[in-house]
Order: sequence, then C-alpha cells, then structure tokens
Amino acid sequence: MWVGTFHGLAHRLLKAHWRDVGLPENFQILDSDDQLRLVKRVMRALELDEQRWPPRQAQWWINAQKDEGLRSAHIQESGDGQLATMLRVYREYEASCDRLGVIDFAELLLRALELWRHHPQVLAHYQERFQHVLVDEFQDTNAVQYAWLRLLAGSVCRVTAVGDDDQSIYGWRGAKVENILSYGRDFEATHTVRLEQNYRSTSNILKAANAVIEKNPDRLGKKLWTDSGDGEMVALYAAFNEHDEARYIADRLHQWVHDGQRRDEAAILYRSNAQSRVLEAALLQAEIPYRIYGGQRFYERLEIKNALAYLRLMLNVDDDTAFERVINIPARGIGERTQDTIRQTARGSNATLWGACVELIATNGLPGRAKNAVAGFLSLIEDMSLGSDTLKLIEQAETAIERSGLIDLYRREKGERGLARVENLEELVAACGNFQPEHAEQPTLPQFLDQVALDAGDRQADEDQDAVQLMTLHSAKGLEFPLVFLAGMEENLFPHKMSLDEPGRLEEERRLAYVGITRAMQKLYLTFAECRSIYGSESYNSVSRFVRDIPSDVLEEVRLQNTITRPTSYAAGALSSDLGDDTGFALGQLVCHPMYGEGVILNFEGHGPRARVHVQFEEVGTKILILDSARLSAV
DNA sequence: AAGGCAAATGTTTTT
DNA sequence: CATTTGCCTT
Repeated sequence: MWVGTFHGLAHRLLKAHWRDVGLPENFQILDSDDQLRLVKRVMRALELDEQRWPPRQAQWWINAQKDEGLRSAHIQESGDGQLATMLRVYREYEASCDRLGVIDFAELLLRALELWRHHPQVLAHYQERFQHVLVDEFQDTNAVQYAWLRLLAGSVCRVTAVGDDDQSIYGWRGAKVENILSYGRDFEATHTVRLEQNYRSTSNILKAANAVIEKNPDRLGKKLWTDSGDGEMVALYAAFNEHDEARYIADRLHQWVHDGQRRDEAAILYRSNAQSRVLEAALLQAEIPYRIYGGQRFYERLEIKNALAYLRLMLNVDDDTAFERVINIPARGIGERTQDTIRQTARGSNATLWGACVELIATNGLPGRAKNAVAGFLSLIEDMSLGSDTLKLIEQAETAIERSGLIDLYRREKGERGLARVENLEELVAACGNFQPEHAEQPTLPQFLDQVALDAGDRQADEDQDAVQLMTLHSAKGLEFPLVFLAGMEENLFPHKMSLDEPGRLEEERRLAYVGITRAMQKLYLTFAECRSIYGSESYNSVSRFVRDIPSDVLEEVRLQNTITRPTSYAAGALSSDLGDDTGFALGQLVCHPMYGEGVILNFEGHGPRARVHVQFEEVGTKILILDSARLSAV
C-alpha cells in the first residue's frame, strides 16, 4: 500500500518521474518561508514597491492560483492593474523556480497532476497498480487533488471517499467542500453511506455540537446521535484573564491526574498558536508534563534551516537557495552590496551563484576585501565537502554545524534563545544519528534532506511520556480525547476577527468550533477570558457566539470553588451568598480602580487575595477582577 | 559591512 | 510582546 498525504504521494511520484515532469533529479522543496524569500527577490527585481505590493499578498495570490490548477499562462490578463502586477510576479516566480530547480507545496500537486495528464502510459501504470483508493478527510481536498484523483480512478479503480462537510476547515487554502457533491457525479457507480451514529461522545457533547453547527446554512445536513447516555454537562469557565484561564485548566488537569486518569487522554485546544505560551507556563508551574503539536516546526527553525543549507551546499555547491541563505551567516564580510553584485553576475552569465563567485574572483570583479571574504567562503565549503561523502551522516552533520561556525555563532548569542538554538542544532545531529530510512543499509545525506523537506513533522523527544496534548483546533481534526478543553472561547479570537468580513469565513469558524467540540468523548470544558493581552495591550472580548449557541440544559457555568451558579445575575440573593470576610472590602462598598475609576462592589467569589470581585463601575460597567492584581482602593 | 539602538509592524488556521 | 526594519555610528 501507498499511504500518505496528497503532498507526500505527489513527492514520491515526482521523485520517480522527475524526468517526465521536467525537474532536475535533486529538486528541492520550497517551504513557505523559502517561498516568501523568493517572491521577495522576484519583486525586488521587478522594482515593485514593497509598501504598495506586500510580498505576502503576492505569495498568497500565487498559491491560490496554483491550488485552482492555474499557471500564469492560463490566466487572462485583463485591464485590472492589480491583477496585471500579480501576474507579472507569478510569471517571474515560475521562471525563477524552474531556473533554481525548486518547487513549492502547491507545485508538488500541480506537477503530479500534469505528470498524469501528459503521460498516459505513466497514468495507466498507476491505474493498474492501484485497484483501490481510500481518501480520508475528503472535504479538505482542493481542485488539483480532486482532478488528480479522478485521473487515477479512471474507470477501473475504486475510490472510497470519507468526509464530513461540517468539518471543512481548510477553505482558506483552497479546499472545496463541493468535491463531496461532485463525487457522486464524477465517479462511477457510487453510493453514499451516511454515518450519523456517533460512538465517541456523550449525548450532551453532541447536543452542544449540533446546536452550534445547526446555525450554518447550506449544509448537506446530518444530526449526530448516540445511545451512550447523557454524560456530564459541558462546563463553561469565565476567567478574568488568560493567566487565570490557564491556571484553571492546569487545576482541572491536576484533579484529572489525581483521579487516576492518564494525561495523554486530555487535550487543550485553541484557535491560534500564540495562545499556547500562557498555557505552557501554567502547566510548567503546575508540573504537568505536556506536549505541543504544531506551531513553529523543528525543521523550520532558523538555525536548523541554516544548518541544512550548509549540508545542501556540501552536497551541491550550485544549490542557490542554500547558497544565498548562508553566504553571510555567520557574518563574514559579505554584505548586501557584494551579494547584489554576485546575483547580477550570475544572471548575466547564466550561471549559479557559486559559478558567479568563481567568475568574479577570476576577473577581479570585486573590491579586495569583498573578494577575500567571498574566496574564504568558497574554500570553506570546499574544505567541508572534501571527503565528506565517506563520512557517516551524523559526522557530516557535525561538520556542517562546527566548521561553518554556526554553533559558535549561537553559543555567543546571549539569553535563553541562543541556548535553545544550540540545543536544536545538537538535536539535529542526533536526528541524523537516528535516521534510518525504510530499507536502506547506510542512510545518506540526500535521503535525509528529502525526508526533512516534506515530513517537517516535529517529533518531540519524549514521545512515550504520558503528557497532556496541546494543539490548534486545526491540528486536532481526526483525533479524540476523553477530556478536552477549548480555550479562548471569545469573540474576535474565536471566531477570529480576521474571518468576520469575508463571506463564508464565519461559517468555517463555526465548523471549526464543531470540530473542537466533537473531539471530546467524556468531558468538555469551554473557557474564555474577559480580558486578554494581545500585542502587549489588553483587550476585552465577550464570550464567543458559539458558546451562546449551546443550549443551557447541557451547559453549566463553573466557578473557582467549583460551585455552580447561574449565569451572572446580580440578584439580591447572590449578594448575600458570600461575605468579603478577609478581603478588606465589603459588599456595596465604594472603591476606586486606577483604570476604571469608581465603582461599587457587587459580589465576591472565593476568599483571601485570590478572591474575585464583581465591581460595577460608573464608566465601563461591570468587571470581574482578581483582588490581588486589581489594585483596588477604598473610597 | 557590522552591530547597536529606536521605531514600526504584525499574527489565524497548514501541506 | 517580540520580532523585524531602518537608521546611525564605528
């Protein structure tokens, strides 16, 4: 069997048929970071103003076209100036990629599609080879993947597609839910099996999920049910700020472990990666082991990419992407000016950057100092690669980070950061030591580099340790956990404010909420923070609309002491529930806050300095504050 | 060309 | 806030 992502399989195909699709044998994959660099360079060459034409936007646009299967040649140039400019960039970018022998993620799929379109005999081979195809998460396939699949299926091979339109959360990168509908039309003799009985979650959790997703129009329509019983209520915790939220989650996890449950059966899910920092800090403090998926991936880290660039240069000095990346890292006196000269020479002589350097040295095309520096770099690379092909992979990696001066550079970098980078480099060496491809005797550098390119997966060292799982909602799709926390259930964060203006985006956020809720098997906690720091300044958000959509008979609001109260109403009864015994304040007292001004104390929760106090302010309405951090004073 | 400092800028989600 | 950019001096 071939098992893998569309990208992974495409890569495998292109490796086997590089000749047919016009790629060099050792083509390199551009990750989005490399891609952005290249787009930037292309745009500079076109002398486009970076302010007026943000390179990120161009990158985005190009990828969007490729996801639709459109090359620059396919796109009609209209009078639109915006489009015309993007198209120019696209053309130049395509040319640069071809020249460099590199392909980006979208190109991987597009080339694989073209391989089959233009080479019927290759297609026939694979149609014969694969009698059955199973596609999971079918709602996340894009136009190119769908076309590719149709070709593969032909009229012989049987395709089973498994998908859920309510879990389509990758529209922003070109995924087409419509593929689910097209499937019945485009493939031979299909029939549909609807799976509505859910064997994962309790009835209460499903009710919550159904209530949230029901608000979406244009669904294919389904309603999950289970016969496994109501289970526990969905819990909602209103935190004062993100630290309070994290502390609460850590607290519940502590209890969970105390009750004899496994940590790796619990997950904390969030909308954006930035939220993980605070959660990590709280878990660290509570001494709860955790593991983060996603975020900055190991092989995408600056220091790792630099080390890999040296390795690639040792293999092939004409690798321009790698060359450009590390020619002046660590700093060796080859600045912007000199690099420009090298690039221009390369362009003029139709040579690689390495070739241009050789030429410039021979023709004295550089000022003395620059010439020495460049010559120094060339001989460094030559020395490093000399005889390195007889070394073991791990020794090659050691050479790359030691002799290049990379490791010393990061050793000198002060603070936690430098330390982490050195550790990462050491981890890279270790990874080389452990690398063992499927049926290879002796692992080689090219194999390692290939594996790294796509499978940028970050296996953290202690994989077997029992640890709480942290990840974004996107990475959680397809997984399940007995205990789930959805953190940051706030307007502007989830649904994210970026998704509010464009049509259709809110629906996608809603599906994301549906995905999140349905990850939970037994117990689901929703948490939100009334106040959260974003970019260093505080912002106040109301509870997410998705929470408000959950019917109150499956939702209970939980408080610090784990007491259950009805959603915030400050009736007379509530006022007498707690006396501000040791807080130094009393109910109804007039107080002053440095930011909110004067207000009246309405309620207390908890005791001592960690107590939460509800204050009705004259200016800004009711706020819930933690006593020891709120700096309240009596008036 | 390098390194230091101040100012500006940005963050959704991923192969 | 944290990182990147721009501007300055050496």
